[in-house]
Amino acid sequence: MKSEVSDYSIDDLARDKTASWTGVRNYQARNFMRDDMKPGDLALFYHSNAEPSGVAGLMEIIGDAKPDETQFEKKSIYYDPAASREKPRWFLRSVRFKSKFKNFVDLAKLRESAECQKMVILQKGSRLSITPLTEKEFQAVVAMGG
DNA sequence: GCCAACGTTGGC
DNA sequence: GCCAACGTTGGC
Repeated sequence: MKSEVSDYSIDDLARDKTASWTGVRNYQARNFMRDDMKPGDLALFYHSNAEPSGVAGLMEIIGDAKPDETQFEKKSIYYDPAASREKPRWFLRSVRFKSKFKNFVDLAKLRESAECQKMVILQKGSRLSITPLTEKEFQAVVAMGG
């Protein structure tokens, strides 16, 4: 799960303990988050557009998918005039801070990892802010993170 | 700041 | 349904 550091970082999550993953406005990313996660799942917290970009830590998915309230808020940058409470278009998950990696796993390290060659996030043109990964890939990243 | 690789919008 | 124009993402 990606977030820009300037927007919300692993340190912010460590401070807040839990957070709502608002602002996902891409259907494919939404579907991954809404349909393919379950409470108790672990997720990698990825810092995008950062120096360097990479995986900063671990978090846990808590609770079911819920409508993202920011889609109804006119003043929000995430406001979607086409969404209604009767028919919400965008969903979110809540997450709980798990750990901050001892060793930040930057993009270069990810690309070097034999186990991670097929990771969705590393594929050319891959831009989704929420992407799945395999158990093997997950374990490899966790190992690199220490 | 550049730009490849998308995704979305809207006229037709 | 097609597709040009436009907007966004995110590595570099």
